Amino acid sequence: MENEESCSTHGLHTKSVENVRKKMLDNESTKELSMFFKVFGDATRIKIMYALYLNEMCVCDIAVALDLSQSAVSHQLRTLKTSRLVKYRRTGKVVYYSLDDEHVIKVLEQGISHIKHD
Amino acid sequence: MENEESCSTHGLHTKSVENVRKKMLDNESTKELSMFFKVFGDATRIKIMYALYLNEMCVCDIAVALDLSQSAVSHQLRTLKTSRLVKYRRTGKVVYYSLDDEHVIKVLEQGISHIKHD
DNA sequence: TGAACATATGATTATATGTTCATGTGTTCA
DNA sequence: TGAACACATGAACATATAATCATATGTTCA
Repeated sequence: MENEESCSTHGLHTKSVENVRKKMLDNESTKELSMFFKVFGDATRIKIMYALYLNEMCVCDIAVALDLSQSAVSHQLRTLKTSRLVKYRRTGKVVYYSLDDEHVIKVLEQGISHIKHD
Repeated sequence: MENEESCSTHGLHTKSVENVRKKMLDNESTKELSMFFKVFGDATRIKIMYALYLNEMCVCDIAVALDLSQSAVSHQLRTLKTSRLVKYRRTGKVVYYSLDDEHVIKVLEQGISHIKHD
């Protein structure tokens, strides 16, 4: 009787295990979600995103304001663009970047609240 | 006149650059924030966190429900614990994990909304 | 106390990722 | 048209990180 609930076979708590198995995210969503958050997981990208949280900015402004190389900024913006964390518009030679949507802003804000222990 | 605003020296848009320089996150916060998000940036940890979003669970239940090795789960829980994304309580041999705070839950929810294009 | 069990951890290895350097692309304007 | 400029990208290298295997720790109960 007890052994039907042994850890190595069905887990200790059948209810929880079944519930998770039923409601779990599919692999596709899991991957997308982790990719989405992974992009937030770098100090340089956080700086860039926070700058864009303050203002829409062009590549060169970001580089100058944050004291980063143009190349590094451009590479990171590519990552941010690919994951749809930022959007951009072009005006002549200049490309202006900004945060893509409200979710990105909210995630940033929640993160800040978390580290502030609010 | 124009050259005072050359890209390589002061950036194209002085206002934005100054604004960012004034309001930018300090290095400490930037690092903490990126560390916090980095933890979300792995498919295994997302699965674990989503499972904990559904139920409080012990290590073995997580491993069984998600078909992961006990070792892998334990290693990841350590990471999650260190960054204060999950909390735990012990009852005898069994350690129950759950998401640490409301911010963690909100971040997860915002991420899901983002990938669903809500 | 010692066997059984749930969980934690150290070492290793394979892979992923960020930066730099060099160069390419696309736009403006004289 | 071609020089100047803003931005993008490819290759290479150094570092970080996740999974596995083996083993350790801590708790329960007979």
